[in-house]
Amino acid sequence: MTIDNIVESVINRASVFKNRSVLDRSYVPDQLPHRERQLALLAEHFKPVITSPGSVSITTLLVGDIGVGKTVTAYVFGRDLIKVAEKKGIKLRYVHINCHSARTLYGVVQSIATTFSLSIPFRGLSPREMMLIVLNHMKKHDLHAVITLDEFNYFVQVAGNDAVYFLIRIYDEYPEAEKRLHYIIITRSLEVLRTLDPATESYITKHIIKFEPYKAEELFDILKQRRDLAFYENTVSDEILKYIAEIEGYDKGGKGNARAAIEMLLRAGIIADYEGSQYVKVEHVRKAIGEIREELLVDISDNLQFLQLHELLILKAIIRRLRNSGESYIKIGEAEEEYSYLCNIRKIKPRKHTQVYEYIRNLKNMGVVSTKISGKGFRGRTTLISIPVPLDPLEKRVDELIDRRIVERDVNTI
DNA sequence: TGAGGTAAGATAAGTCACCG
DNA sequence: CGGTGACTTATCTTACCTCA
Repeated sequence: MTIDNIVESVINRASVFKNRSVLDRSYVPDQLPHRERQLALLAEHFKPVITSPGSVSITTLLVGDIGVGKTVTAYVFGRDLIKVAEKKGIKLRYVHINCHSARTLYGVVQSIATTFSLSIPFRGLSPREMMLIVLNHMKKHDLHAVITLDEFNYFVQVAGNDAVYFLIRIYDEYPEAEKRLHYIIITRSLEVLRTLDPATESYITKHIIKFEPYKAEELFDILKQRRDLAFYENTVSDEILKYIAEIEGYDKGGKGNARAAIEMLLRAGIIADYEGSQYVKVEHVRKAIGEIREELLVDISDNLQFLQLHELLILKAIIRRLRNSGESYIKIGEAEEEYSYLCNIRKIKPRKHTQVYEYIRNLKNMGVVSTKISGKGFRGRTTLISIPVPLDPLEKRVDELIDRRIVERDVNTI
């Protein structure tokens, strides 16, 4: 077989997928099986936004573990609420902010401003001034907005109490103003909120909507919905879906993580295609599970996309040192060394000690690496860094992202 | 005493309002 | 219109602190 033939035959090979994007993380389905109650509760809380716009500012908290539908519920709610608002002639916007990428007050306010297409300079304005510009814009054009702060715990950790207060209780300062901003706050646990001052905490936790892990039966329904859209008919049987649902189902000892279940289905499909199979077999699912290995890996690669160039370079440095040493831990100093080496061969100016330390702390907070303080048997005191997942696939992903960041940066500087 | 943690101040780069 | 001061974020520098 010649090279051309290989390419052509792979491309022309039949696929089990009709529309793979349905299985993407970012896909927002029309219907949300088993989240009807949460959606209804949201609608109940946000009712005044439609019935008496401007009268009151709504803040609702969504709490639940990873992969239980918080984000997608917020998206669906935003989408549907806009439709309702349109019918009533209310101009409503939905803004979804992931606090991984916008973790300072400045970043969040800037994201809000951007969605209103306000051309606001990157530097030179305080969050306060920027917010004022946004509020004036909204008033001028009679706009209302629901702002979702996803992964809110990061915002709390990084931006701190005052920033949260400013954002969420902005109308405390202008009690006479029309209430045009509303918030949906998403977090995995309530724990971080305790670091806020009690008044702010209780304000945020007044309306809580809980998301329980999915049971096997519920996962089955979700998978069925996705399968019908993503795969050609008769390529994935109900048995396959049931198999996945029972592995992941909360009542069957799984985590109840729908995202992981969908990922399993996606990978099984990819493997089926790769093997040239007409349909997805249980065997493919098993292989997919082997690939995914740990839920951790899903969790981590989920986080990677939010890292900045230098954070990625440090992560790569840690991976390399860990592999070369064969140990389960490396010292922070080694990571720093390797990092500046990696920077130098790329002709990038390495960040200095304090910054490296901050970055590593952030990697730890995001759960990408784990650290512990050295105990006895070490000279001095140092932080020991380890990575709890297979290194090779992780490094591959990190490399991709580093390349992408470098290209992005070069584009921006032209 | 060594290795790193951390706080504070300095600097760079960017923008706005304001003033003549 | 150009200059200036005030204020922002991000980063660096420095100097001191802490613990095994």
